[in-house]
Parts: sequence; C-alpha cells; structure tokens
Amino acid sequence: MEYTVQKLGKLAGVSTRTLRYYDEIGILKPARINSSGYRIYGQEEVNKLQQILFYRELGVSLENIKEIVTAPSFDGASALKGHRDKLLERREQLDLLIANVDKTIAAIEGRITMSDREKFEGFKQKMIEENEAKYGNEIREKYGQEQVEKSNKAFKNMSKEDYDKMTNLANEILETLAEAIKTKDPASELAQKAADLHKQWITMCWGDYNKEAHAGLAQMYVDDERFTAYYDEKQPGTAVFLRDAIHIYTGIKA
Amino acid sequence: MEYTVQKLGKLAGVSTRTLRYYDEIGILKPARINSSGYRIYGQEEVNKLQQILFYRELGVSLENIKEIVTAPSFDGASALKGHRDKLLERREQLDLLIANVDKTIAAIEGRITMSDREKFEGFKQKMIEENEAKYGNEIREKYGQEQVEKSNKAFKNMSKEDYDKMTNLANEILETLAEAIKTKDPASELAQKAADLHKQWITMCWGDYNKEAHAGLAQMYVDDERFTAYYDEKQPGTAVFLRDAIHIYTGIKA
DNA sequence: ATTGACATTGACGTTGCGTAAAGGTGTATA
DNA sequence: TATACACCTTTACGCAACGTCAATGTCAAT
Repeated sequence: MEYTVQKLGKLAGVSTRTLRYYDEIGILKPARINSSGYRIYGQEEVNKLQQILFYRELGVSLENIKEIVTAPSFDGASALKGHRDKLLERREQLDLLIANVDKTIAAIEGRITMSDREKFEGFKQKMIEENEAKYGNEIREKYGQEQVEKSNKAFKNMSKEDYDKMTNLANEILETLAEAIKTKDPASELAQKAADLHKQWITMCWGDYNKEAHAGLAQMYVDDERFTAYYDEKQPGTAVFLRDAIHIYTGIKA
Repeated sequence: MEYTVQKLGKLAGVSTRTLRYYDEIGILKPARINSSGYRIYGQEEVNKLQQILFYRELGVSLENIKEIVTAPSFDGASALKGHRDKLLERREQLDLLIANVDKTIAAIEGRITMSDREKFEGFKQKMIEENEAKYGNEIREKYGQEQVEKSNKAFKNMSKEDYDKMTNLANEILETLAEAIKTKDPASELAQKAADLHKQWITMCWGDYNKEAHAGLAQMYVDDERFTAYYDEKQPGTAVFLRDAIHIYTGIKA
C-alpha cells in the first residue's frame, strides 16, 4: 500500500504538517517523490512512523529519536520490547498518581492527613521517567556518565556544588556509620553525628525538614529491603543501627 | 509552612522558573511578597499547585488551567474526582498501547499479521483524549457546541466540508437502512445502496478501504453491543441487517 | 473548462518553559 | 567587619514541535 501525506496522516493520527516536518528534519523521509513533487510513503515508512510515535509517546525528543531510528544498529524488534517495559513502568507511575488523588480526596474529606510532600508524590516519579527518556539508555551508552550526571543535576534542579555536596554527604554518612557501628551504641557521639549528617542529606533532598518524616524514613530503611540492602552492604545491621540512632536523635519512635 | 520559590519547587518537582512563570501568567500568585521582594507561598498555594500539576499532567494547556482554577465556581474536591476518572481512562488507553506493542512484536515474529490501521490503534485514542483535555467539559459548557465541533474537525484533520459530509453520510446511512429493512432482503437494491454509503463513510474515516476490514466491522456491529445499540435504536435488527447487506456487498463473510 | 480537494514550499506565530545576564539579600565564617 | 556564597529578583533572548496562513501547482470529476 502506498500513502500520500494525508492518507498516512489519517492512518496514524498525525497532521500533514507533522509529516512534512518529519521529512524536513530527516526523521521520516518518504519512500519516493512522484513526478509532481508529492511525497509517497510505503510499507517501510509506515512501520518507521509507528516506531517514531512510540518514542514520542514516551517523551523522547525528536532529535534523540532521529539518532535512535537512523542508527545503522537500530533493531526495531528489540526497541519494541523496550517500549513495552517503559509503558509498563508508566502504568505503575500512573497507579501512583491515582493513589495520590485518592489520598488527596480522603485528606479533603478529613479521613486522613497528608503532608505537603506527599501531595506531590506521583509527579516527581514522572520527572525521573521523563529524564530517563531524554538521557536514557541509548544516550548513556554513547556519552557515558557525564551526561547522566548532568541530567541528574538538572532533574534535582541543583547547582553543581549542591550535587557534589550531596554525593559527598552520602559517602560521609556511610563512612561515619561504619565507624559508629563499632561502638555498638546508637547514642554514641559518632552515631549521633551520622544521624546529623543524615538530617543534612534529607534537608537537601526534600528542601525542608521535620523530625517525624526523618524518624519515619529511618524506620523505612529497616522495613524496605531495597534500603536495607543499601546500608547493610558492607556490614549487616547497619540499617537497624542507623534507625536507632535517628530515633534517639529526633526523640521520636515511628 | 511557608515556602520560597526554591523550596516549593523542590517540594513539587518543578523549577523556580516555572513558579515565576506561573506567577507571571497569573495562574499561581504567591501568598505575599516579603520586604525584599521575595515570593512567599503558603498552604493554599501548595494545594493549588497540586491541582495545577494534575491538570498539566492530563495535558490541559496553562491557559485553560487558568480559566478553570481561577473560576469562582471552582471546586477542588470535585475537580479531584474528575482527575481520578481521567487518570483511569488514561490507564485504559495505556493498556491499549501496551496491547499494541505486544501485537506488533507478535507480528514481527510472524505469529500474527497486522493491518496498517491496527499499527496505530492506541495513538489515536490518545489524541481523542488530548482533545478532550483541550476542549473538554469546562470549555464545552462555556462556549457550547461550536468549539466542540471545531475541535472534532481539527482532530480528524478534516476540512469543514469533509466533516459535514461525514455527518450527512451517517444520517443518510441510517435513513436508507430504515427504508431498506422494510424489504427484508439484504440483497435488495436499497440495502446494497446502504452498504455502499457505508463504504464511503469508512473510506472517509480510515483514509483507505479494503473489503476484509469492511466485512469485519460489519460483524462487529453485531458483536459489540455499543454499535448494536446505535443501529438498533429506531428498529431492532438493523445491525444484523446491515451486516448481512455488507457481507453480500463485499462478497466476504467475516 | 471549471470546480474543489489534494499537493507543494516558504515564513511567521505559539506554548511552556530553559538559560544567561546583571544585580540585590541574608547569614555564616575567616 | 569583610567576604563568601547561596539565595532572591527582573529582563530578555532561545528553543522544540509543530499550527497556521499565503501563494501556487496538480488531478479527477463534472
């Protein structure tokens, strides 16, 4: 089957302007130009457009789409499997947002209370995802770590100094903890220093600070195995130790 | 809790530029300006920003968001319930897209075949939804039918004539069918005329035509109760009659 | 031969911000 | 007390991904 701009446009649900634009920027060239200068698209172009729309749907910029689909190594089939994963991720994120709406409604009706931070839960996840779309896998492989760090910095809306400070802080926490745990006393000076460093870290992450959230997060480090794994990597029991230290530091048991 | 631009930005996952822009266009004004000219946001603004981000997430333009959230009749609680519904719709649409990817993968692996039209299934639904976001309920109530027609026209990327023609065609099909069914013969001249009109209608909808799809759609009119209801509204049995006529017209039984 | 829906190439407009530039503010530290 | 340094401000230009004319050519049907 052969298509003119309008036919392909109707088929795919895009405007003729879009198709001409895609031709202009070299992301989807027609199979041939007929004697009157009309753009004629064929089977291959239909499939390519489908791929392009998948990437677009995922928030990838046309510039990056171009790099991806015109690359000689481009493999349509494996790209589709990537799309699948991303779409599933997106559905999870959607569920998070829906849960957020439900919570907000419940909060308005007075059934529960909701912190300001909770009010924006689903949105931030979305940003991470969009960032991934921008500087995701394909790009990561090409330009390496630098781009990714830049994007992380951009995402967090931080200055370079802030970003470095946070990275250092995270390391310092781990080091201090490694020393502190030898005392076996979560009330010890070193343990309390670790808790204080952790407070600073949280403040940078969230932009604000309150003891309840801090104590709650500390408990989560124990309850959620992903966090437990992070802190316990070098020395099992570190997550529990940190939680105890923070509970003493804040004077709150979650 | 009071917030400066950066604190609120971090909390909500938006840039300071975005907050200043929202102030500039009058969609989110700070609670007050302090003695040094700093923007200070309070509790009310936090909640309003959350609402704004919900609408933005759903693809509503900032101009429309402004109309919505600044309207004196704006009811945050019921708006949230609206968000919930839209998000659920969006999840269904996502599932459609995911199904589409799965189908495409299966098609590449040769397990099934896939028509060009099927390749873009999920995307078009998305466009309808985006259009709803643009010219949706709130606007519909304000500007009435005109805007909605305009948007429908825009969505379908049709000329005004095309749009009118389609509407007329749809009516003509129903009228012809109403007459034809009296003959009780799906092979009758009138019934075949109805099938031919229906072919024209399909061609306008899809931009192309093939008999298999036509016959398949006819069968769907019988299988899917939403379509059956549409055709059977005036006279039960019309959907079945149309299907039979089309199967004769195309020479195919789905 | 004319109509009317198709196509073409410019070229300027729009949305929702990003990104300097140039400067004032507030507080911790040397 | 000075000096850093992260915070805030306004002004202003830049950008992606098209939308939207305008001016013109093409093609099939009446």
